[in-house]
Order: sequence, then structure tokens, then C-alpha cells
Amino acid sequence: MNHSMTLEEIAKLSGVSRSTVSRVINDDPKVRQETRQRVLQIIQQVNYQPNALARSLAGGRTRVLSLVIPEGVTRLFSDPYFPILIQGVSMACNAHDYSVMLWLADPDYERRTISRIVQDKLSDGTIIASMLNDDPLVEALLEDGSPFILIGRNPTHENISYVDVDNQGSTRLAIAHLLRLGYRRIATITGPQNMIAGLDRLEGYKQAFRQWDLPIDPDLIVEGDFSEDSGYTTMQRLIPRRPDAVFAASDYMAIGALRAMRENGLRVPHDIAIIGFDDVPMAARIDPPLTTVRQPIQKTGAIAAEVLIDLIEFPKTGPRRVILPTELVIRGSCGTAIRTPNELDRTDQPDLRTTNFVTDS
Amino acid sequence: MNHSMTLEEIAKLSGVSRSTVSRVINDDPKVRQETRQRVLQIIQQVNYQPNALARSLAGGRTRVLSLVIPEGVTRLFSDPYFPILIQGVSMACNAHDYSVMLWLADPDYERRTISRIVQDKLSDGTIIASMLNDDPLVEALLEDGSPFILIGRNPTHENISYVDVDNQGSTRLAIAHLLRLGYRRIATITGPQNMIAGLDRLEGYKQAFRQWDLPIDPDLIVEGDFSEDSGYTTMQRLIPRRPDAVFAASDYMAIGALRAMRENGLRVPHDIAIIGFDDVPMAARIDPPLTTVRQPIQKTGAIAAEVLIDLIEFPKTGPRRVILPTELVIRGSCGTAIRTPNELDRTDQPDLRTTNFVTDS
DNA sequence: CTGAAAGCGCTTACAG
DNA sequence: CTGAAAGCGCTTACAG
Repeated sequence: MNHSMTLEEIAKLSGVSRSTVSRVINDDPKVRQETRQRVLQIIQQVNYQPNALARSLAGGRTRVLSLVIPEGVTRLFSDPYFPILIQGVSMACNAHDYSVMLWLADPDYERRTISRIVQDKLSDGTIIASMLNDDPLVEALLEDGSPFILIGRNPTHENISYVDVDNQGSTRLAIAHLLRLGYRRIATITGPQNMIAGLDRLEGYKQAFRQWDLPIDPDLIVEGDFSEDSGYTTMQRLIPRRPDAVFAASDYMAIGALRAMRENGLRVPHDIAIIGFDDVPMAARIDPPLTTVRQPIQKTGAIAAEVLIDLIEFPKTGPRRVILPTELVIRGSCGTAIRTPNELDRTDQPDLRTTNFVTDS
Repeated sequence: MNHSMTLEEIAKLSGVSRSTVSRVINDDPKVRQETRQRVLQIIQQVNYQPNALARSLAGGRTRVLSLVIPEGVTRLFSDPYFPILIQGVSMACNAHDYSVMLWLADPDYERRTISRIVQDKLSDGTIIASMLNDDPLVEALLEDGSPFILIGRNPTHENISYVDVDNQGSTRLAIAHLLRLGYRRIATITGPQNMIAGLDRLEGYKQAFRQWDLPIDPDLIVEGDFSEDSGYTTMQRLIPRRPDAVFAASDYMAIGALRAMRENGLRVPHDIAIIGFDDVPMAARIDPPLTTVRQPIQKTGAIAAEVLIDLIEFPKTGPRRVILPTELVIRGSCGTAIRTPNELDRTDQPDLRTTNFVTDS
């Protein structure tokens, strides 16, 4: 167990006061070059690293961000969504010399957990990736007044900072794509309806039908939880209802649905088409390659961290809302042929600046 | 921005000294019941939460663990290994009132990153899940003298604490299973050869052949990096060499290999058998279901955290080494029929207490 | 059982 | 440009 150096010792070694050493460490310009050099050399020499705890306590800032992710959510394992998100957060934090504290918390937190996250004062701010509506943590953070940001907008508090994608618009576009190809019995496997992403994607699905003056068949709407497993299970229920296409609110649900289709002898896209959401790496690799709405997951995490850091360093600036662009990636899983070309060729231009089409190379 | 309560204020409100409040908070037995109650009530009433920073600085312990995972490793995204591991760590930490600081660090750390992890003093100990041999972080931690534990043994420092599975033994058993079924041209897609798990699984593969007095064909050994993609790519190279079975050192490499097999018109297990490693959820779901070596990933993370916490709280106790049991899970991907029953039925009993056979329900 | 005091290792006005 | 001093919010011997 090495004895850790302190400011005091560096001061002694370099023949200055500890105030001066502190100033050198903090790049305070009003230190004589000569002095600075001497101190820096000593620091280098003994490989001194200031104690982050003491620094934070005295300075009032920890340079730590809390990242809260719902524990137990199957998506954590079935799907690289959260890993990629975490990496985005981590990279942005590294770039700004922040560290990240990870909380995999049960969504119905015990009161104690919330207190720990909120009042610990171990982090300067919080990123909530749980996206649950009416998350009690949000209320607690609001009350505490410490900076935080959500991944995914919060419908009950529109004045909270968040970063999100246009889930409604992107989904509308995906459904429109299927409609344009002639599909009519388009089912959807939704995300959890207690998460805004799940709600918004379902809403986008409905909007597309309304835009086209087509009826919505409630029998073709089933609720999943973003996991591969739920995609499989819900697809099994959907098959007897004979959809000709499916929009799954996540790629892994689409992968699960494909598994169910295969087991039931359905050929994709010949017998049934499918579109996913996310564009995780696996989407391009399955058979057939999955048409999907690509969202910038890593960037979402990075932007969340950056906006939060900004919020911490400039507290006056009001809540920030960031909407990141998505794009529809066309691959093999929804076919390309127009099935019933009659009267379908309406040029509905979606009002969606953030969404683009791309064709996968 | 709420004003945060301090010990001092609680003391004033409850008419005692701040020493007493501190004792109440820390469950010091030598406080009169009556006093304790009064203080606790005030604490409850104003929802006071002690400042963790100050507590740590004064107490010398932060109750924070650092978890270091190699960034950029494709496995982080292609595979739930790290997410499940993280969850294990997180759950154990929650249970012991520890928090976890996550470091997704480039494996060839900048010197600065190492310093931050090691000397920050923001955490009481470190879990290294990078498993890279000759990790500079290990040297730094060793020098610093602060407690840490590895996921995966370290061949150069056998006296470091770690938790691992018997990779050699498990693999030997998996290969023996294939040999017993009559396969002879058994290829392997190894893990990265700069990680001990990759090395040990390859070593187990070789050991099995030696045990059976069979030659090892270097053409049937290709190196992957645990990712689905590398499984696909290396399998493409392997196919012309006509293996009749493949042992992939991770399930996702097996999944990638299956993709290559399918594209080349090979039927599994009719034309070629395959065994994976990990038993991630997807293993049971692909077509055909994957025979694999199940390792307790979440438990590995949990045990690592628990042993580390123990090491922190009882520093004298020497290095701990934990080997967790694995089991061979037999599913459809390697077939069941003995192909060439002649002379194969040797009853080699592997010397492996930690490995069991199970058949998936 | 309780309090006054020193101390954890820093930062940051305040003087000079 | 530099130092002495107060302070961040706790813990923990030391007295009593």
C-alpha cells in the first residue's frame, strides 16, 4: 500500500505554498512560469495525482455523471441498444474528463435508491435512460434541482431536457413505405406502452394509416417489450391473423418475429414483409437483411452527456431538447415490388426534416 | 436548486452535537436510544442524506468500485457478455451498498487514463474485465497497492485475485463430445490470442486431441475476436478446408459461423456440427439451437464484486482465486448420432470437477 | 453516552 | 505573482 502524495508534500518539495501548487494543478494563469515549471517537474517526478474526493469537496464539483438504466429490462441482454448508448456516454465523458457512475436500478426504485442517486452529491448530474413515463426519479431530481437529462422525451414534463429521435415521424415513414409497396394488412409489434418510445412509435403507425385514410385494425396491434423473445411470442399470436407485413418497434423484436415466421413456414418477404427499428449491427446480417429505421444510438448517448455537462457548467441556460435524425434503411425484408399498384401512388410528403432514406450498400 | 442539509444543521435541529448525529448515521451502538430516535426523526423529517464526498474523505472509504472494460472491443455490441457481466457486478454492489464507476477504456490506455483510474481515490477497488494479457493497468494497480480483481486469470501474475471458469477443461470436454460423436476434422475459431480466455480455450482444444492421440491440424485453427462478424469471416476461410465440426470460442462467433455455413449451403448438423461457448440467450433460439459450454457470466460479475469488497474490507487476506463451474449444454447443432462408432468408445473421464453435462429442456 | 477538536486533502477569496 | 487562512461536510480518537 503506497503512501499517496498530498498537495502539502508537493508544496514542500518544490518550496512553495500549497496554494501555489493548487493553482498550478488548476492551470491558474497567474503563476510565474518559472514557479510553474518547478512545481510541474516535481509533480511529474513523484507522479502526483490530486485526490479527487478532496478536490470535489472543496471545489463543489465532482466531474462525475450518473447514468441510470433500468435493471432487469430484458433489452439489456438481448440487444446492443444499451451497450451502444453507454459507449456513447462514456466516450463523451472521457473527452470532457468526466467519469461515469452506472446505476442499473429497478425501475420501481426503492426510496433509498433514489435518495442515493439524487442526494449522494457524488455526481454533478444525471442521465436517465430508463424512459419510463412517470419515473419517480424524475420527480426527485426535479425537486432536488440538480441537473439531469432524459433519453427520450417526457410527455408529462415537456420542459425537461432530453435527447430523442422523432419516433412518430420515423415510424410514419416506415409504414408509408410498406403502404407504397402495396401492403395493407400491416401489423405492428409495439414497444412497452409505459415508455415514450413505445408509445410514440405506435402513434406514428396510427398516423400513417390516418394519413392514407385507411382503417386501423386493433387485431394487428400487439405489445412487446423490445426483446427478441417478445417479438417471437407476439408474432406467434399475430400469424393466425394473416398480416402481410409487420412493423416491429425494435430490431430484436423483428428478429424474434422472423424466427416465428420461419417456424411457421412463412417466407420473407415473399409471404410477409417486416421492418424493424434501430439498425443494430445484427439487422444487416440476418436472413433476409432487415429493412429498418436507423437511429443514432451512440450519438444519442454522447449528446446526452455533452448537453448535461453543458447544463452543469452553465446552469442558467434553460432546458434543452435535442431531436436526432433517423433514416429508413431499405434492405431485403420488405421486398421491393409494388403489389397492388392501383391508386397507391400518392405522393405524401412527410413533414419530417429529420428523416432520410438511404439504401444500404 | 435546493439547499442541501448538513450534519451541522441536523445537530442544531435535534439539539445534539454533530458527533452524535454522525454516530446515529453510522449506527454507532453507543448512542442513547432516546437520542437516536430524536435524531432519526429529524433526519427523516427533512429527508437528510449525508454528503458522500465528505464522508469518504473523512472516513477514507468511498464505497465505490471501478469496473474497467475494454472499449472498442466489438464484443461490447455483438454480444450480451459484457452487459450480463455488468449486471452481475451492479447487483452485487447494490446489495452491499456500493456504487459502480464504469470505465470503457481503450486497452492501450493513455498514461493519463491509468492514473485517473488508479490514483483518483474515487473508488475503493477495481474490477478489470479487459482480460488482456500484460495489461498496463494491472502493473499500475499492483504498484499502487490498491485492491483489485481480474475477470480471467492472469498468466504472468498468478498471485493476483481473479474469478474465472476452467476454460481449458470445459473446452476439452466440448471437443471430447464431438470426438465421441465421431467427428474428426474438428476446426476451431479461437478467441483473441492476447486474452487468456482465448488462449485457454485453444489450449483445451489441443489437449483434447492429445488425450485422444489424434493429430492437430493447424489449418483447422483460425483466430477470431469473439464477435459475430469474426465468426462469419473466419468460417468463410474454414469452409474450403472441409471441417466436419467446429468449436467456436464464443456463441456469437458460432452464430456468425452458422451464417457462413448457411450461405454456403451447408446443413447443420447434417453436413457440419458446431459448438459454441457462453450459452447466451440467443444460443437456444437460433436454428438449429446451439450446443454450447454454459458459463455463469452474471455470477462471475457478482462474485468478482463480492470478493473485491471483501478484499477492501479485510485487506490482510491474501489473493483470492475463484473458478466457477461450467456445463456442456447439448442442443441440436452437433447432432447426436455416432458417425463412426469403431474404436471411439473410450471412457476418458475428464479430470474436471467444475464441468457438468446438462441437456436443455 | 456525548461533545469539542483535530483532521481528511483540497480550493479560493483575501491580503500583500 | 504568492502565501496564510478559512472552509467544503464529514469521521474519529480523546476526554469526560
